[in-house]
Amino acid sequence: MNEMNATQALVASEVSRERGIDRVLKLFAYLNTRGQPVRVADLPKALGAPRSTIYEIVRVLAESGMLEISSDDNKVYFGRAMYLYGISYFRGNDLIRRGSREVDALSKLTGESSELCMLNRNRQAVVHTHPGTRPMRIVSEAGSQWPLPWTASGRLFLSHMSEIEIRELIQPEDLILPDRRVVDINEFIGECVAARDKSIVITRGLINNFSQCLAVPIFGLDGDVQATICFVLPIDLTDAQRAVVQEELISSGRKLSMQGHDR
Amino acid sequence: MNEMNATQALVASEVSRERGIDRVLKLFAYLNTRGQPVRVADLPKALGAPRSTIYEIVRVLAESGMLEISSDDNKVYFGRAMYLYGISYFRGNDLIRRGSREVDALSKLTGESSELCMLNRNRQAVVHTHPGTRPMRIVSEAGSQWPLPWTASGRLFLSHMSEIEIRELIQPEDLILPDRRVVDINEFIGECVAARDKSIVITRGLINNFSQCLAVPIFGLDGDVQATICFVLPIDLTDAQRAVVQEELISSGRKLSMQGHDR
DNA sequence: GACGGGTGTCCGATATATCAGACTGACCCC
DNA sequence: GGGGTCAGTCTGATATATCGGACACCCGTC
Repeated sequence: MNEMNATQALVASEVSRERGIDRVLKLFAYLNTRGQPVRVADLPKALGAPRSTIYEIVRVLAESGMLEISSDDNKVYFGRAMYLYGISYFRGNDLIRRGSREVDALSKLTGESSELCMLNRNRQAVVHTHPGTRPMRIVSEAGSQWPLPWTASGRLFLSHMSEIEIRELIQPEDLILPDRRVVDINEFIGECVAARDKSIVITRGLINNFSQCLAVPIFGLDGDVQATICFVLPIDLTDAQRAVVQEELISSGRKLSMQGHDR
Repeated sequence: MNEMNATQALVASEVSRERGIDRVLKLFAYLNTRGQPVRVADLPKALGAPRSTIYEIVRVLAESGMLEISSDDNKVYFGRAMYLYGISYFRGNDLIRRGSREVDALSKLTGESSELCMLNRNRQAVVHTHPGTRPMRIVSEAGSQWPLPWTASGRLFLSHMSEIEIRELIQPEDLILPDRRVVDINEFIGECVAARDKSIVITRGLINNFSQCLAVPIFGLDGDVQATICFVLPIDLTDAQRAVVQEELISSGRKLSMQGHDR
């Protein structure tokens, strides 16, 4: 804005005090990535925050029910209030409600694992899952979040972005797959662009070498990809087997995208 | 601590500045009681907070996904992140998971509306519901919270508290029913104490004059009431009809209370 | 087109929340 | 029992987040 008042600009850069709200948001995000209760004593290191601050914040959040502290080992995790607010969101969100039902129906119909996913900043959030009847373990858990280059849905979410937007969104570490292989960013962008015209995107062996992911877009009223609905399948299905479930999936995607349904 | 430095003691009492975190928690609670998107412009009045503060807080929370702002009319409500964190809690919480399944099963079996409820501070939180097949509208929505004197579950939640604890917890306004009748606090305390030995508590015509509520306790390992599972029934059922579903409900409560199941 | 009510943004002042660090007590290992 | 590591609490100092109020804007109504 102005280059005149550089009086405290130099001094300020060193010492930095962070807002309580920001610490809270980082704390939530951290708990979510961990996916299980975390010792309060570990949080200061993990979040790069002073101990006194963390203890105070945790106390306030636990009092309000946003977090819960297990009395024996002093671990914190999300609390009842978070859940209640979460289902309030769910109630108000038609797409998630309908999509979750559709996921359940798809899994019961086909016996395969399916998921409803949404874009959350630069991550794919798994909003709802239903395990299949196969002995294979389901790949992702509800609430978990994944780098976009790892998933078929990721290509769909980025399909209507420009190359520049995609490059901005994707962090270098997102391109590293679980087995340390690195996704080429240009190839990835190409796949995103290609996804624009497709009714289904399939990726194989990205997250592990024994599964493939089939994802179809769910379009909003203005033609953007609001969510995806996916199958997680063993990689060695025959084409015929895949074709069957694929048709069901595409039809579910169409149904959820259907426009003009009111309320 | 010291009576000497009263220099700013007088001045400070008037003006009071509130923490961001506390404002955030109040904001969440307010949104939850409203149960639907709220105009940002209304929040300062509703929360007794300065406008500049609210706009800033809402901006930060919306950026992080805890809240969502509808672009057209600038209303806020809970966001995706809240939901994701909420289901993370759900995943880690055995009781809610099993209880929700049981509620669904009960409703399908009997055709009646049923709910899973938990105590949240001095409110009864409706954690999960399943509507019945009757034409009657379900009484409460998932995520909503009710004063304890209004409900059968309320009596169970307080059944192991002392009279003094109950008096502290119950606010005067909680005793006013929707139709302006006032619950007598002493009678209420008597009902709470009486609930201690009962396997089921029934209240009739409290929230409205056409329904009754049947609630059974779900006990934790240490014998406290961790949650309740309830039916909401028309008030004019015959005793025989009620006896049938009542047995199912009690059996569900026993099953969920079952101790010694590990993991 | 003047007026009034309401919405959203911006800015400087100051009350205070955050921070660093000291302190206590528990626990373990040698 | 001495020494080291770690968990949790407490306190005073200060960087800054909150606040009040001014401002610009929109949109009705008269």
